[in-house]
Parts: sequence; structure tokens; C-alpha cells
Amino acid sequence: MGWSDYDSSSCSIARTAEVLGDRWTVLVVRDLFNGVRRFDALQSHLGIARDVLAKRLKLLVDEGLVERRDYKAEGERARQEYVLTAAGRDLRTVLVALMDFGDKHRAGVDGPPVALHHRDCGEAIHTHLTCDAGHPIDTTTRAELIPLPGARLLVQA
Amino acid sequence: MGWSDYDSSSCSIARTAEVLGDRWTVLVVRDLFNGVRRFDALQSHLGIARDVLAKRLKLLVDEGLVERRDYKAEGERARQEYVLTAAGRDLRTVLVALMDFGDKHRAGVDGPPVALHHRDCGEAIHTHLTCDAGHPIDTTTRAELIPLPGARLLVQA
DNA sequence: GCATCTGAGTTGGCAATCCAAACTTAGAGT
DNA sequence: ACTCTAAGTTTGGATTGCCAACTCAGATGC
Repeated sequence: MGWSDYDSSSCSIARTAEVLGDRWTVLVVRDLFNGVRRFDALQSHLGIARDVLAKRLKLLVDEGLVERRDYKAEGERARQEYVLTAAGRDLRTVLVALMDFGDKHRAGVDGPPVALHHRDCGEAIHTHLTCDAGHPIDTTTRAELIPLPGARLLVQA
Repeated sequence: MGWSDYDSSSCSIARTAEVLGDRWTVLVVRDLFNGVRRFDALQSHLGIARDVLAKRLKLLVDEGLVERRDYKAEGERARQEYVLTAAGRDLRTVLVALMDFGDKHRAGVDGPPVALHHRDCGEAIHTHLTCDAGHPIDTTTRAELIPLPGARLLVQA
């Protein structure tokens, strides 16, 4: 009874990848984190096709990660803006994990392009893996998967 | 001079997403972490089309995240296996971040399907965001982006 | 008061990807 | 000699994605 006896798609990684798993969605979320809020600004900064952006934003709104708001600045016409919900902001850890990996393994000769710093103290922000006892987990640490009630066995045909 | 003045694609998140940013690649890496090593085992567990799996594995090998090895068990014919390299194992943090998010926001009524535990002490493993001064970073903590030498400005047309 | 501009999409035609199923190749078992 | 299995490759059709052009409504300019 190993990992491969369990249904691949009923896994939290798979379920998250259903939303984030395409070339653009992660980058849309990244730009939303960085304060880009309007459709045209997202479109021109990302270089994404307009219809694809519309579809991705709709998906993120449907999944509850982004909220679409009408807003109206003084003396301007009403516009839409897209803002991360609390659930969407929980993706920060995922984004920083991707960034840490890219900084380490996929930076060009000039090194990483940007760093993320804690505004209060000025220090750089990174992800860490630990167990609940506080032990740091590195790439060689042995880990094991424990099935929980939410697990689904594959049905053999 | 804000975030949108910088080239979106020369960002560590974008560079990592170039490799992981499709429906399957993350799941292939997940299964490799979980000890699934052979082509047919990956194919049938993931339910991915065979040609797509071949292409993804080739990409992961080309990017140095996976090694393709011939191996031969006693009395059996030679086979191929796919094993994560040290660089590939650095993706563990990304996978656990995706899992933590999925456990929190996308679990079904039965709750999360599996938990990852530290084999030495038995405690659950999770990702954490902190700054280098050790302050925990939550979803409301203010952060700022600091451009580094690797940053590239957009050229205005 | 009419034409223009701008933001936020939608539409249509073409290209790349994906999928399932069939085919290939090579070594093992019977 | 025939069959089986692992690891892909090939093929043809369906889906998705891309780009450019179009729509539409509210401001803005003349």
C-alpha cells in the first residue's frame, strides 16, 4: 500500500496545481501582490493575450482568490480593480518558494533580479521547511507520507 | 519607478514557472519525490498522455532537475529510472508550500488526504515564511521589493 | 453635440498542445 | 517461434492558447 495506490488527483498539490498550473496564473498573482490592479496594466506588463487574462482572472475570482471591485477615483470614471482575497494572500509562501528556487537555480550571470524585504526590519524574506518540533528540513532529510481520512484509494479496473 | 517598470520575464518566479508552469510538471516532480521512478508507473499513476510525459521528463532532465539512469535489477532486463537531482530536491519547499495551501483552502469535506512527517521525530512538516532576523511573515506583513543587479528595466517603445 | 480617447473586455482565425490509441523496438520468458 | 513487457514514438482529431481586430460605455476635447 504505497503512494501509487492513492488517487493522484485528490492530493493538495494537485488541487492547488489545478488553479496555478499554467504558464500565466502564477504571474498574475505575483503582479497582484506587487500592486498591479487593473486589467490593462496586467495585460501590458505580463504581455499576456487579453482573452487569456480575462479567463485567468475569472478563474481566480471563481476560486475565491481574487476579488473584482468597481472603484472610482475622484473626478474619474468608474473602473475595475482586482485585489487578492485573504485566501489569495496565502499564496505568498508559494510565490516566495518559487522565487527562492529561481534565485538559486535559474538566475542569470547578474544574479537574482529582486529581493523581498521585511518592511519593518529591512531583512530579506525567505521560506523555510521545518517540522512542528522545529527541526529544519533539508533536501536529504527523510520524510514520510501519512494517509489521512481525506485520502482516496485508486479503484483497480 | 515601480514594479511594472521591470521586465516581468526576468523574475525568479517567472523563470521557475517556465519549468513548472503547466498542469503536469509539478505532479511529475511530486511523484518522483514519492518514489515513483519508472515511466509506466508515472504514466499510469498520473493518467498523463505518454507523449506528454516523455516531453516533460526530457525537459526536467535538460534543466538538470532530474537524472535519467539505466539500471538493472538481478535477473531482470535493463530499465530506465528517473531520479531527482540535488537541484530537483530543492523543489521540496515549493511542493510543501503548494500542499499547505491546498490543505487549507482546497481540501474536501474529509479534510486533507495526506500529511508529510519528519521520519526522525514524527512531527508534521510545513513551510514557514520569515525574514532573516527571524520575524514570522504572515499575510498582512508589509514587504517591499528591492531591485538587484540582475533586474532588467523594460524598454519603452 | 459630435468626434475621440481609454479601459475593459469579446470575437474570430490560426497555431501550438493535448489526448487516446496504435505502432515500434528490444530483451525475457515459455 | 511466439508472446509479453517496458519505454517510448507516431498519428489524427479535439482543445486550448495566441494575436489582432472589434465592441461598448463613460470621459474628454473642440
